[in-house]
Amino acid sequence: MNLKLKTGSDPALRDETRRRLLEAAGAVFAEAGFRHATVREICHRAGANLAAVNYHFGDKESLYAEVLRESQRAAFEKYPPLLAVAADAPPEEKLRAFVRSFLLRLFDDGPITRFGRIMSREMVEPTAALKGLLKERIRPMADDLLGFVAAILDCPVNDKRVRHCCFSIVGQCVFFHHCRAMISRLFPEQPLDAAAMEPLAEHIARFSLAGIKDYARKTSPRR
Amino acid sequence: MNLKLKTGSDPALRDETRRRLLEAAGAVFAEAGFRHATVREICHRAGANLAAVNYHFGDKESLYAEVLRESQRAAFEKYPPLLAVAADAPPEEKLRAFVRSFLLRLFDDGPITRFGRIMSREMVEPTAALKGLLKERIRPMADDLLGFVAAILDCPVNDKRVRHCCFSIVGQCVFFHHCRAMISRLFPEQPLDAAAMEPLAEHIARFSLAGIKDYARKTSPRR
Amino acid sequence: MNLKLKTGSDPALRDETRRRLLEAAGAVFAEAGFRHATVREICHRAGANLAAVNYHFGDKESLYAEVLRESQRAAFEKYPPLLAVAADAPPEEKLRAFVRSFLLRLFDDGPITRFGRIMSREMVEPTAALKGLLKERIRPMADDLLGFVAAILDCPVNDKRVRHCCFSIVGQCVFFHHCRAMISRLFPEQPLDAAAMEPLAEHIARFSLAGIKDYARKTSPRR
Amino acid sequence: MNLKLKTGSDPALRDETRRRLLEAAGAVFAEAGFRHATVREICHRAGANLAAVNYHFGDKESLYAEVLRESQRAAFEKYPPLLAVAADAPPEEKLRAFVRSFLLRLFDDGPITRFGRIMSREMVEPTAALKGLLKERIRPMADDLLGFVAAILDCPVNDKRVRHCCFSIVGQCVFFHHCRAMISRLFPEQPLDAAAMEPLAEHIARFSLAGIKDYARKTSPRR
DNA sequence: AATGAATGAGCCTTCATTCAT
DNA sequence: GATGAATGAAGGCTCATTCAT
Repeated sequence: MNLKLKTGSDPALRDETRRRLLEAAGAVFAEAGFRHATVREICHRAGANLAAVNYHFGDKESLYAEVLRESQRAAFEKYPPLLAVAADAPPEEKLRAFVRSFLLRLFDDGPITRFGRIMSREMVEPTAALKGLLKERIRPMADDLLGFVAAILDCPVNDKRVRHCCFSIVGQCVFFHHCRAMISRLFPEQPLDAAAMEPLAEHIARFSLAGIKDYARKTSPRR
Repeated sequence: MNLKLKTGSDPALRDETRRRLLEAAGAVFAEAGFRHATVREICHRAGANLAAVNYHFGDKESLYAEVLRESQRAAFEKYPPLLAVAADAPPEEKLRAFVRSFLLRLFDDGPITRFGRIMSREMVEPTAALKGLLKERIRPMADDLLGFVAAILDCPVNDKRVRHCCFSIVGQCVFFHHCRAMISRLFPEQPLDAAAMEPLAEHIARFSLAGIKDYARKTSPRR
Repeated sequence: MNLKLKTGSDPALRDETRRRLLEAAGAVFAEAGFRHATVREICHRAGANLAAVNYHFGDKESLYAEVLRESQRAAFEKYPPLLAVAADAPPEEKLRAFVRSFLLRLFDDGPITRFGRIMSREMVEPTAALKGLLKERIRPMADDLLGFVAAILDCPVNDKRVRHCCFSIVGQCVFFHHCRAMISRLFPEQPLDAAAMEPLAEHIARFSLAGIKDYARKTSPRR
Repeated sequence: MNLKLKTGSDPALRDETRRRLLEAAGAVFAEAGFRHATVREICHRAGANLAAVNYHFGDKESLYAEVLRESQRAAFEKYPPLLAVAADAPPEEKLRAFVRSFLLRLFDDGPITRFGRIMSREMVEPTAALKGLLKERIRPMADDLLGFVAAILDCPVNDKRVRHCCFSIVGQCVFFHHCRAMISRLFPEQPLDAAAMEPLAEHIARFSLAGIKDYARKTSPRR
């Protein structure tokens, strides 16, 4: 009958090699950036042949796109923008959750951190892969943020103040990851890992709420 | 009979070539970053020989260090951290000036912008040149900032809240430059050049003052 | 209880795959030549596995030899050197038929054309496969040609003039195929496909007969 | 004074290396064709570094274009289409000279032969370089040929018969070079080098004149 | 003082082939 | 009987650097 007659090699092997390549590539791209990362190094770390990248992914750029996609998916799956907050929760609570998720997403240890590292580089030297990421993940996340900031300000989403406040919030979050090289040199006593994010998230949320409410109080007296 | 006249070369010419190289290098490093910048491109733009970099600066890295030093000097000369503010001005005013200078320093057009661009890359991929920059420029600037933020908070400089507030302020400023690739894609209507900095500076200063004062009000009732 | 039934494979399937490979290989070799043709492309077009060529034919070179053999067989089957001419026809008529067959064999559309294309390349860059082709097909065809040219000249087959005239005849035929890249650029109005061969064949036959007869008239006054 | 003050390396050295590269490239391209020729082999034969081609010519394709240009220039300089024939010579004499030049140009020994070899390959697998060659050399030569063939036929240049006769002439010439692999196998007694061209040229001219005159006699009774 | 020529190392990619299944 | 996975060799090209002049 030969019901289980398998032809060819073991597909599990393929997946295994692919996975190892993807993981190695994630590490190398995060460390060196797209351009300076070398296929050699990636294959070496994955214990694969130099031609393996071409075989499994076509070329370096497609491999990178896959790494970015994977890392983004994993990062947002583990830390959704509004992690553990009900859809009808008050906007202040959403803001708190947003900031906490954002920071953890950037600093979570393990292969996930890559997302932060890769994004940092993507900001400084955007690749073609950025476009898709923006459309799929960043835009929706930005809309969430704009939404509850507008709710706190009690004004239309497209009000300039909403945008400015969002810039301030995201700016404070991104800073810790993007400038970690300098922060850790200037303030060696300031830890910069996932564990250290809770108090920072607390600070950013409080600081930002005060900033937003300052606008709400003085310029939209409707309330 | 000038003893130094024995060669036919004009020392002024040497300086001129050096200067042109430095300027070209500034542009190329800002555009492409240290690693991806090529000596060829720099020499080409400077109208100099391919070996000129090695001749005048030793190697690519030393040239980069020189460029960073130059660009930092120019940027801080044009926009000192407390531009146009008296030493005994109230700390709130200093904060305003600091933010404004910071943003203009990052976004000023011309060869100066380079500083912002080069710093962005330096954050993501620090080079050996960062150390000197940190000691000479960043540290003093940070001390200024910490000083008047502590003054507003009315608490010791080494209080954790002071540091956190400083992070928030600088984070908001740096954000616009570092994430400009994404901001301009998400909000095409948001201009991101020197001219657009004034309202942003105004926002950041106000937002931050509200954040800081929130701490001052609730946690240090001494006043 | 067929002893050969122990494997589940269908021998007809094997032949089918072989045939598809052969056909795809013919196309690819004709388009790209032996060296530049890739096993990948051949297998892809045949809808077969990348390793199929090695499995069915051993290696790329053996596959090529098979293609050449096939294509030659088909081409000469469809266009024998003396197509539609009786064995005892006058040599002038044989010459006409020879030229016409030759041109059609080179330019016939469909998988047959391959023969012309492959032969063109084989001339410029002979492979090991040329030897067999020469012995099996070219030599007999040349002998035919030498025979009736000698008959027209009314002199021994090994007379130098016979050889020269044969060179002239074949040269005129081959030219249209071999130099088609240049002809079509120099004379865009000159069609170069099977349909256009009839008038060209007519010309070559007439032109050549005049040339041959010039020798016959002036140098062999035996007639 | 320093009137002879040379800066930099010896320009003669550059030319020397360039020349060696060009010569080696000519040989390799002639032997292997553009695609299969390797920069490595060329540099090796020229005793130059692997990067020398890039330094002196930019890339493989530009080197090839240069080789083609050089070889064409040399070949046509040594064997102009109407070598040693007065402008007002009778067209029959021009035809004779044309054929002789054509054959010698293809078969001349030394680095010149390359022209024939390279052209053979260019016919089978045209490269971008063909276009320029066609415009600069082939077209004018074709116009020459068309001109005096029309004169012999005593009919307009654009008459179809003129074109056909030119095809026949060039076809006979090209044949010896293009099909030399097969000719030398079929007729080992037939020498195929520059020395052997004279009788062949004589044959082709006579054969062709007879062919042309056959048209002139029977179809344009004006004479 | 300055440079044109040259180089060695390294990068990404492609290819025919092999091998375990 | 047939194939998916993997590989070693090689190819074109780029780059920072060196060296003789």
